[in-house]
Amino acid sequence: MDERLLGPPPPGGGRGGLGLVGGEPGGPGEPPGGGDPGGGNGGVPGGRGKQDIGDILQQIMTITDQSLDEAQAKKHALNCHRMKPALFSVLCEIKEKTGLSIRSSQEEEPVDPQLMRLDNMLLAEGVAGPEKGGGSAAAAAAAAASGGGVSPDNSIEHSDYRSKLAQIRHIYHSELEKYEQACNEFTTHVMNLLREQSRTRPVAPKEMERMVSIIHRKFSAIQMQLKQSTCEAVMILRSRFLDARRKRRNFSKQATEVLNEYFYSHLSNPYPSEEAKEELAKKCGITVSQVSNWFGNKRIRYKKNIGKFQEEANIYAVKTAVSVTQGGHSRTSSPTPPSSAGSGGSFNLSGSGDMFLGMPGLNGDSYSASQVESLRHSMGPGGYGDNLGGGQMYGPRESRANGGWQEAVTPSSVTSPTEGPGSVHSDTSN
DNA sequence: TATCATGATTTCCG
DNA sequence: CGGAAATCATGATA
Repeated sequence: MDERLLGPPPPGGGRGGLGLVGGEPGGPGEPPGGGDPGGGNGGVPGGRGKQDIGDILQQIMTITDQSLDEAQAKKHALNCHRMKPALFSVLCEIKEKTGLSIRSSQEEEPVDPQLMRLDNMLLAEGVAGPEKGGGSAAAAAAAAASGGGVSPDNSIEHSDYRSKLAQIRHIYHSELEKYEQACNEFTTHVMNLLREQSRTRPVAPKEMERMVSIIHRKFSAIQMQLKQSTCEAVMILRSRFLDARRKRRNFSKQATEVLNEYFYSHLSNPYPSEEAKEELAKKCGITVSQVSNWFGNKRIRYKKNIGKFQEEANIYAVKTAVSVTQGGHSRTSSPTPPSSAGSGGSFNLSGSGDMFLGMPGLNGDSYSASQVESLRHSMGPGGYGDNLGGGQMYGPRESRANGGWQEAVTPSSVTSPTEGPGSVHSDTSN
């Protein structure tokens, strides 16, 4: 990727680019053979003169083929030619006329929409624009794109991203500077040449302007290439760093805990509503779709191998119970999450009971039993009707989903404890 | 390095 | 469109 950043090489010196061969004016040189301008005839304008002009034109035509020295010599000869003033004035006249056509042919160059797009994008990505704000803006965008970015892993990721972006930014600016410098140098060089040439031929200011604008256009085309490759580099960087699938990161322990707590405390119906998902997402520092993914995976994997998750279920059931107990009656619903997340939200009481159904040691464990007891009381009959944790948590599709889930899961979990369900139920009825 | 764990994606279904 | 199931791809660990 970095190779792409190098982009087009900075233009070379530009020597000879426009066919303007630099040279010292009036260098000493012999007149070309046979072309003695002075002649002995005295300045009689006639056939001879015409022939001279022809010669001169001939020389001009072939001047590119000559070596530099010879060209200098010819230039000198031209300068000294007796017909030069006349020729010069004729050229001036022609120039006057062609100047109009040049002017008319000069189309107003509109702002290139593609260039504008590139500029905007570079600005948005923080590559162009002010030094500091840009980077952080891009980082913020990156954080948003990757969903939150609260966890430490993400911040590491983003610092890496930022440093790479800064690298791109640095290369971009140094290249841009180089281009601008080269452009200026080349422009002044051409201007000097034109000024130099204006001694031998008429060079209108318009022509110089035109030449400068041509140069600028050429250089801006190169700049566009630079911007394009910079954009590409940023895009690649983004996709590489922010493509979640390629860079899968396990959720933080705390996030997994929160999700598991919700899952096992809603084991009878582990289908969080949109609101609950948002709540969980906020708590875990992940996106809502990640929460959905997590629950999707969890449900399917739990169902596939309930035995494997039994232990986990117990752990979280106890955890939930403990936290509820500690929370006491002061909290209406949630065990650990402050609002709706951990509530005994299932409108079907068996749902709340489910989280204890999987506890193997429940029958003989008085400690756990007491937890259950207190939990039952703390949640009470009013606990699941008082806020959105109950009714609103599960949408209209809940009945179908819940049915499917219970059908597949409940029987097996019911079978595991010997005495659990009965005691739970008796509690529930209380 | 093989294997498992896990988050994300894809496909299909109602 | 949300969910189930299969699958992919990567991270973690033995």
